[in-house]
Amino acid sequence: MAEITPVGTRSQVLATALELFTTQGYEGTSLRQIAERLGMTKAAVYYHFPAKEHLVLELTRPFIDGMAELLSRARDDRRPKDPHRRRVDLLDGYLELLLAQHHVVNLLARDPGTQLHPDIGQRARVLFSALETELVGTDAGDDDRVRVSCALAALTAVVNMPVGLAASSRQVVLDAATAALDSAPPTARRARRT
Amino acid sequence: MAEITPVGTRSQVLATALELFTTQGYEGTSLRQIAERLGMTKAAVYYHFPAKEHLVLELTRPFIDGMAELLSRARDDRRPKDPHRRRVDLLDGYLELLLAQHHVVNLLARDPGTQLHPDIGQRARVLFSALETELVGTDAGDDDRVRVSCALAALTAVVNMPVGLAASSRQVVLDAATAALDSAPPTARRARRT
DNA sequence: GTCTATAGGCAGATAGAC
DNA sequence: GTCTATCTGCCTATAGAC
Repeated sequence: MAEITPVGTRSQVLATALELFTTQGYEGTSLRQIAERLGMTKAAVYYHFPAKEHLVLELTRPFIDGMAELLSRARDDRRPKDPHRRRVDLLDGYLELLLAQHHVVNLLARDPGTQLHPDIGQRARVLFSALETELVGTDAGDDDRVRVSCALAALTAVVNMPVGLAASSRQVVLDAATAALDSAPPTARRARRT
Repeated sequence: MAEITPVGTRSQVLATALELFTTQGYEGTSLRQIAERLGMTKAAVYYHFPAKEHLVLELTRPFIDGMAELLSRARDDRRPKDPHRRRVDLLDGYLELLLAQHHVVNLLARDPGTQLHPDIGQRARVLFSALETELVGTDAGDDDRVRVSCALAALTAVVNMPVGLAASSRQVVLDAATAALDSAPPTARRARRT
């Protein structure tokens, strides 16, 4: 909690694992690669972590926890406020999480080995679905659900940008996602049924 | 070219490989798995394909070719038309490709093993960048580039939807992406510089 | 806390019979 | 076109010395 830049071997292993997992995938990265990059042997890595799986578990926990916290905050915050404002705040909270954990998000989004894990990918999908449900109103149809998916996907664009650009473009991204969310022309609500 | 529903062993291998690669990843899928699901042995698969790599090369070619064709069509079509209309047409063409090749897109988007391959992931990234360049105007700034990224990301949401919903929501998705693209309030163009 | 050595397994790929 | 049998190599993980 206190350490800002951890320098222990354990932390170095985690940092190296994140980098290699993100570029090569979990299955595509061997413990030998991780160890060699640090000038160690596989056995030394096993001293710090009981199995390869624990590396990815520990790496993805901050994002999973952040999602859970975002959702519980949204549910607790039941003050009657403008529903539109409520949705934008939710999008913004998710965007903040994406920016803070963009390396982990890349890992989760890209790696099939991670996506299949019950405690990681499966859990993340449940939380993501809950976020979608929280964003679509109670009286929403299929079209509104699709727009929510598009808005969330638009936010996710930040994880593919250079970090500097992503951070400085936060408001632009939020505006783009909000526009996608509100892309139903009010006049079309009646016309759509024809 | 003529066969609509190919039934040869070769095609069955490709179909099975696509399914397993998409869910488990390229590295996470063994030739034994592919062969066993078809009631064959690894050696039989090797009669049809010289190496595992050729499976993923053949599977991703339609999407890569589709991207290249979309781009050359956009470049050839130099008729002076409304620039906004031109961009929406490009988005729509890309959306059509995403819908037609959504299995392959899932594979390309999710699998690190595929992304690292020079003839697949690397090629796809080059084509995707070209598409972005084609979408941002010549006098565009960073904000406009970010909005293009968000719009394309919004379109990509279709590959995560049930196929039926994705197909029937094409116009909704296109509208959402277009809204993201146009999310710069005209009044803000002057205010942004302050 | 890091090492060497090794166990045990499964991967991709090949040879050759049928 | 599919099989059995096999080669070679890398993987995760463990045992035990230092």
